[in-house]
Amino acid sequence: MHDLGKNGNKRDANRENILKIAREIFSKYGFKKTTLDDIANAVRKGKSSLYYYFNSKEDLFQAVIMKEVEILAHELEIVINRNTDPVDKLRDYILTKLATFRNLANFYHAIENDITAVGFIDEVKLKYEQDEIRMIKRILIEGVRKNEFEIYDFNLAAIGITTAIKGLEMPLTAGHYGDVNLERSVDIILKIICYGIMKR
Amino acid sequence: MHDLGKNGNKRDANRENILKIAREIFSKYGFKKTTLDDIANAVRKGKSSLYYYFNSKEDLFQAVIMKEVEILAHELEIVINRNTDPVDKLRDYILTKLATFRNLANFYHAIENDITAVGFIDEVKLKYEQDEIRMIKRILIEGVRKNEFEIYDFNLAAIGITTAIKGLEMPLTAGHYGDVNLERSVDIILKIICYGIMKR
DNA sequence: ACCGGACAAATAAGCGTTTTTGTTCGAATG
DNA sequence: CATTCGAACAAAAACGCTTATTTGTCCGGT
Repeated sequence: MHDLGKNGNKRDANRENILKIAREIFSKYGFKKTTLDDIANAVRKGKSSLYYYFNSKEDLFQAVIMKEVEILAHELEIVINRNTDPVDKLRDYILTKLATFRNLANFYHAIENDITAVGFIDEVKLKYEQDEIRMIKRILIEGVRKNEFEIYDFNLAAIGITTAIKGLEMPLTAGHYGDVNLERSVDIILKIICYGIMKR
Repeated sequence: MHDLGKNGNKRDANRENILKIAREIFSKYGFKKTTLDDIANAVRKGKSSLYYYFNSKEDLFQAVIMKEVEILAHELEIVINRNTDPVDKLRDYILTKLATFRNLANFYHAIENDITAVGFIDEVKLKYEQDEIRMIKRILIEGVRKNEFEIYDFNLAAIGITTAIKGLEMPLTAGHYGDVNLERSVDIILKIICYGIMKR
């Protein structure tokens, strides 16, 4: 009895499985250092079988990144749809995002140095940034509707908050100096943001 | 007629000159790629003469970084002591800092990859961060005195603003994707910050 | 204050050999 | 028809080794 994929066929299930395992290996060793043999062994298939599912090593890597972004987007979607206080929602959003970032240090390194398809990466980043602004805006709008926030320019506020979040990401992606207390940092930046948008 | 250094003697003047030229070369080629010969030629001295002024290549590099930090601190000090509106002062502070960062991409790379004296770098960063918080706090205090800001926890506000600024630095230091409109970004983040601290 | 010369250590360059690795393809399996 | 893989292969990378060059550092002399 094998797992069945989204569409119920074995192919998709296998594809998902490869993706899952490749993700682990890529995130551990980066793009250059992991070999297709590594992945093939891990999924208990022949190396050439991988080509039944993906066109190339880089193609596989891109698929992994793609899925990573999808998963993150999905998790954030859940956070956003929870019925919580707007401020808590903002905090949860930031924490969820940062938690994901913690696991992606090697991906970042790979993206910066190993990958040739720069266009693809730019595309993903851009898409994600737009998603982020959209999601933040939704939180803000809800906050206003619940009479907790007071915002005149949603676009501006969303972009500002996005930038502030970037400031939190930095110590996680670029060689971190000493362990960062995530919760504490988030609380501080959140306070500043809230100063700005809370009704009083 | 040669320039004379701070203390009027030739030694200090030469040291300063070496520092100035070494800075240019280091910032262009990074730490590993620049050789002492490069620098010696540029300052029109023999390679061994450099050892009259510095103990080692890394020592020279550290001195360059140190000076860089000093210059930045000095420039920021000037900005802070100007008699301007607090919000403008905050904007000038951020812009001045980011402008300096633009020129330091190679330094950053060197610091991340080439340098063995990690302790030294950590020290510099820490010192700078503390300075930054102190300077931001001074701006905030002045803003409150001028009755433009309304702040309950200066420490918290200063740390928050520092984090937000980091979000602006990121696209400058970590491989920038497309050119960033600095002034615009600063205005946006400034707006968010000001939302939070302005009296209304 | 400056430099030539010396030196070890590190780095690069050369080069034939071997191994690894990404990719293709046709055959096998069921 | 869907899936798997062995075998083959060129390109790349790793290796081992020798030789040449560069580079950071030190010292003695001026």
